Amino acid sequence: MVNKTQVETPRARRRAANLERILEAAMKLIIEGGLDACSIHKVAAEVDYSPAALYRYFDSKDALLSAVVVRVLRELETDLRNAAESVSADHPLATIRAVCLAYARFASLAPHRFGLLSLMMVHPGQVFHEEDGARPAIRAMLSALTPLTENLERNAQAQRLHSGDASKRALILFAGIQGILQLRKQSLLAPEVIDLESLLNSQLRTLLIGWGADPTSIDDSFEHVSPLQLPPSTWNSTS
Amino acid sequence: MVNKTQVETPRARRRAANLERILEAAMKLIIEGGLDACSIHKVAAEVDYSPAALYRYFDSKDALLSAVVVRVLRELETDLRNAAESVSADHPLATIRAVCLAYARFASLAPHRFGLLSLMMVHPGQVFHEEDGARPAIRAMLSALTPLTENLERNAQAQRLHSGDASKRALILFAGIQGILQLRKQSLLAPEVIDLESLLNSQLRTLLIGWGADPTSIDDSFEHVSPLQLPPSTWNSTS
Amino acid sequence: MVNKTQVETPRARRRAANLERILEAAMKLIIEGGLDACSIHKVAAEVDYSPAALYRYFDSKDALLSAVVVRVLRELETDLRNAAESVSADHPLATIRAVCLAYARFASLAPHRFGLLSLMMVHPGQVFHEEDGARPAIRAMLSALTPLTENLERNAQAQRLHSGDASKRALILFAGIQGILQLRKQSLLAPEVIDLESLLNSQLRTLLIGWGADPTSIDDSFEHVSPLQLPPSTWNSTS
Amino acid sequence: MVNKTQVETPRARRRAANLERILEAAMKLIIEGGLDACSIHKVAAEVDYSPAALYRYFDSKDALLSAVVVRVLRELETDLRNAAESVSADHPLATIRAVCLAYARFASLAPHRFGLLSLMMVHPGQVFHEEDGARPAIRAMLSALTPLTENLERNAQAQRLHSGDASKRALILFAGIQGILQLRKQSLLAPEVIDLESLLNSQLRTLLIGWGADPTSIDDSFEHVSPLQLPPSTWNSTS
DNA sequence: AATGAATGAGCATTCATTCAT
DNA sequence: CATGAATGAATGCTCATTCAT
Repeated sequence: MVNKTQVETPRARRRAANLERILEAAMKLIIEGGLDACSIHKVAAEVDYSPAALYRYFDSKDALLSAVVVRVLRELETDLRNAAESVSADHPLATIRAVCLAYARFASLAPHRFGLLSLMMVHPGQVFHEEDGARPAIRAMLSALTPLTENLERNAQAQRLHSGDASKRALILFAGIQGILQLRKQSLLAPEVIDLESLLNSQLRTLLIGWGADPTSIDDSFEHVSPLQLPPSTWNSTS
Repeated sequence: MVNKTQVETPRARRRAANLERILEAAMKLIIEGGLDACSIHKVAAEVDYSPAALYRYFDSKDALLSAVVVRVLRELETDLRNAAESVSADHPLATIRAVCLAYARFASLAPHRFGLLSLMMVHPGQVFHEEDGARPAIRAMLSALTPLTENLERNAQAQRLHSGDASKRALILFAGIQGILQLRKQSLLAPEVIDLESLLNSQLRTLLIGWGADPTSIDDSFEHVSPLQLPPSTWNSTS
Repeated sequence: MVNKTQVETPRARRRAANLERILEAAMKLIIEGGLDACSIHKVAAEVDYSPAALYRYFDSKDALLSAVVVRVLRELETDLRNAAESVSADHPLATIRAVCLAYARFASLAPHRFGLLSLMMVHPGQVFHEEDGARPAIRAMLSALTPLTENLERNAQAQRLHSGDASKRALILFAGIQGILQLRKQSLLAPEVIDLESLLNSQLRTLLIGWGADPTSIDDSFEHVSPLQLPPSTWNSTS
Repeated sequence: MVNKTQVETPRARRRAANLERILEAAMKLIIEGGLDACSIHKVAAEVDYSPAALYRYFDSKDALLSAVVVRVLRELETDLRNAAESVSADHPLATIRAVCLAYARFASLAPHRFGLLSLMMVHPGQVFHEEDGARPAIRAMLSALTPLTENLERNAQAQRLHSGDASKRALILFAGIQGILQLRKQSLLAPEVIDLESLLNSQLRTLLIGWGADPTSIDDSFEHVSPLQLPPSTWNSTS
């Protein structure tokens, strides 16, 4: 239903545009108020549609959310790729750091989007009520990691790291960052014990060393990436 | 309200028992149907109470959930501590691994409890509606990590690891495991690319090396800990 | 939401009719059981709607009650205006009396409506939970007084009364009547000491004299207005 | 149940004291938050009793409220009497004004108490759910008027007013003041058109003239009574 | 005399969804 | 293609009251 693949006829173009507007509205609501603030009624009101009309575009709320998630993941992937490309190819380790920080920055600047992704990972059932809704989202999530994988691979080939399974490493790295970023909320209530930025740096450094990187090169490379400036999080529903 | 310290009189005993039953019921509902399935009405029905009666035991739904979470965290802390003690003190690295695996085992055997904890970390606002409800839970969460911290410290003192901030390391380790365990759901839909057990092992090994452990000792020590046997997860709402 | 101005299409007509039915039902419930008996659920049941359906007609319970009150006030204003017009313009003092008696008659014949108005005046917060709900109702209340103001002004210009602020006089007159009519309930329990009709007459006479009317003309004019026949009130919640 | 008439035994004394405390607590709650804030549970909490215990002192919430109202009315009667006595007997008209202003002052300084009385007059059924609860309250209300009646009588005998039924006049005066004071809430939303103090003065003056008082003496006498300083009312539930 | 436990009815409001038009 | 009307179930919570202890 969502895809008509061919976007030729004017009708189809209008439809695609509407679909876009709906997605945008849903995103906006999530961004502003978290998942709870994103109800069919509110989305409909946002795009000047009746609630019923949305069902012409999405079979269910799950389907809509799935589409939103996919879209968020595409944004994220773009972010990560840009980050990777913004660093000179001479500093492969720096590139890895840049990608990691880009993810952290995304989590921080777009907390509701990040929250949505986290929630979907932790509790797909809280976001989607049918397994089918989750599947494409999860696929997109894995795909968003490719910039990371590619850079790890490149580093191994450049002998900056011992050889090893790059996608495994990407997952470990990703999981680690994810785990730390999720401490954001906790860091609000125990800021003295949880310093996110320091944790992220320390984690990345440890892993790279564990994978065989030379500590000195790490520190050298890291200077080529501007440090993270995390604005503080706040306590509300979804982010 | 929840605590009366004196548990002597029969009345108090009955009360404590009821409190227990309520908590159990709430847990059961969460386990079976996720957080959404745990409403005051449903809990009440489960324990053959009127909804109003529950308010004699908990001031609010938040308070109830907070109690549930704290209880789960106490279970977890006990698990971790037992795991640590089950390993001979001669193998400090092995002890760390034991604790990590205990956490993974907990996540796997009690997926809904683990899911509840994760959700609370990622989205406190989805679980608690007032910051106050979250505070004790978060405190308990940090406290549950102490077995891990203690062992990391012990290893550093025994020169198995370079010296360093043990609680920082504990958080990094915890966050990493957490991140990987959250891939459980994803691993269902992409089992060929995500092998949880292998990821966990690899991650732990990498971090320990990064912190200065001798690879050979790691492999030696690890043999003293029985490997993880993760039963497959299934797709439902909360786990 | 309530008004759509265009009442042309059949749909709009149905909608208007439904709105009417809902208002009527709410009134009926208030009449029969007082404000407490007028809950969204009960109104819905009365009109064979689901509670949720009412929210398509009114944004909130406050809004519904506000609409009820405004409607009652419009009825009242019409009553007062009719009363004024039913008296020959040759007898301006009589006209004032007619308006006052019309109000008393309204209070007596539609005690629940009167009770609702009184309650709203005394305890807006008991009727409306947001100040916004009260505002239009209060405006309508002041507007309902205009027939009284106009006639007082006319009398002053005709030199039947000393000159003076007509709207001030209207408020004083209104407040006085209101105060006396509120003794209705008390008069039930102490009928020998409280004779509503006599009090009303005496009050009006005194005020008019105080404003400079000639006692003889007063008595003359009053003969042109049929006396009040107040049926006894009964004890229930709202009237 | 409430009265044991004999307050001899120590037991009875304790009981009376408790009764007192309960009434005080109920009053306090009403004063602070209006009628809605006065629930059996809250009163009980206030006096460190269980809700059930209150039922040893009052048969029902109605009975409790009735007692509160009676008590408020006794306060009011005392206020009015003091006001009357604070004016030299040489100025009988001034005394009337003093009593009226005392009522206005009471309404203004103790808005929740005044609100309770008004509510009870307008909607006994909103305060009491059984007619029996209302009866003593209403009796007390009439009795509170006696200072006013006495002074009107005295004025008539001193030929300051034409002769006439003093209790009728008291009721008219009371009703008028009551009616105006009830505009307090409305005056908040339309302050330019409703000036309470001016209305009160104008009303009293008009009535006294209507009852035969000499305008000049009125103005003379009034100078012996300090004017009213009404603090503004605010919009909340019961006052 | 007083308590703690418990009840059952009730509250306003929101939700995703369906269906005739 | 889109709407307006409507639903039914659910939500957390409060209340006056009762009763065995």
